Amino acid sequence: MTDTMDEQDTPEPLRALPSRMLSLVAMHADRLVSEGLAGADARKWHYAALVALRESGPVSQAQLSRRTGVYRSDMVSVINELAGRGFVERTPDPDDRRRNVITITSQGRRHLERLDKLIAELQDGLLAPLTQPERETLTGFLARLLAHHSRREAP
Amino acid sequence: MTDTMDEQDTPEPLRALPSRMLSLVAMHADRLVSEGLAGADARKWHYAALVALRESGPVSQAQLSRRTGVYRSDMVSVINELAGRGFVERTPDPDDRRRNVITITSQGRRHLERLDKLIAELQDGLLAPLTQPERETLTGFLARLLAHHSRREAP
DNA sequence: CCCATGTCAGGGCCACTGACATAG
DNA sequence: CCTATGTCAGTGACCCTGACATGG
Repeated sequence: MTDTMDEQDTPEPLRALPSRMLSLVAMHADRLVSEGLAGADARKWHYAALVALRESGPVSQAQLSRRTGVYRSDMVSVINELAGRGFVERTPDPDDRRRNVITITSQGRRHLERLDKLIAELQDGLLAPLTQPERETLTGFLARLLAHHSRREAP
Repeated sequence: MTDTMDEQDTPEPLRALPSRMLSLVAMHADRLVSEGLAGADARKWHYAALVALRESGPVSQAQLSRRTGVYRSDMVSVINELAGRGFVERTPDPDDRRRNVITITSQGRRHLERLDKLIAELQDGLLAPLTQPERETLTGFLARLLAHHSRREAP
C-alpha cells in the first residue's frame, strides 16, 4: 500500500492559490450561466448586448461593442443571431453611412425580461453558499480588483 | 447632444453581475500569471505539475493529472516540455508496465523554487488593492464557492 | 471481460489580431 | 491623410471527448 487514500487531492499550495481559485470559480460560474442561457436559446453575449441596448437606446455596433466589452468582430455574429430571432433590428444610419443602428424590438424586450429573471436565478445559485452581506463583500472586492487592473491597460 | 460623455461605460446591471465580474477578474489574473510565467519560460501547468511532484514524490502521469486537474491528454505535452527542459524524468514503471513514473530532477527543483517566488509576487500584484485580512476573506469565499460547486458534478 | 494508462486527433468556445472596403 | 466602422479570416489557449493500443 504505497498510497493510502490520497489520489486526487490537489496539493495545498496549489489549492490555495488565489489566481487558481479565481479561475476555477469563474469556470463554474461561466458554465452555470452558459448552460442556463442555453436552455433559453441564448448566450452570454446576447444578454450583454440586449441589456446595453435597453439602457442606451439604439446605438451602432461599435458603440455596443465598447459598452459590452465584446469585440467588434465578434459582435457581428451576435447581432446576426439576435436579428435572426427578431430581437433586434439592424438598419443603416443615414447620418453616418458607415454605421448600422441597432434597435431592440418589443419582442427583444420581452425576451430580455425573461433573461433578466433567469440570470438573477443563476447568480443566486452561483452565490448560494454565501449570505447576503457576504455576497456584497465579495462583489465589492471584485469591483476593486477590476478597477485596479483595468486602469493598467489603456494608458 | 445625444451622447455627452458616455461611450464605453458598461451599463450598471452588467457591470454588477457577479458571474461577469468573476470572469473578468479571472481573466486579468490568468493574464498576469501567464505573462509572468512566460518571462520565466514556463506555463501554468508546468507550475502545477512541478508543485504536485514536489508534494507527492514520483507518480504516474494519470495521478499527476488527477492531482492538478490537468487532463490526461494535455498532461502528455506538459511532461514532454518539462522533460525537454530537464526538469522531470519520465521512466517506465517496472511494477506496472502501462505507467510512466514522473520524477522531478534537482534542476527541476531549482526551477520550481524560482517559480515559487515569481508566483508569490504575481499573487501579490493581483491582490494589490486588498488588505491582508481582506485577501483572506476573499480566498475564504472562493474556497466555499469552490467546495459547493465541486460537490455537484461527480455523483 | 472490464478497467487503467499513455497517447493522439480533434472539436468548441473564446479572447484577440489583422486585413480590407467603405466612409467620415 | 488619418481614423472609424462593419466584416471576415484566422490564431492560440484552454477545456473536453473519443478512440486506440497496451497492459492489469
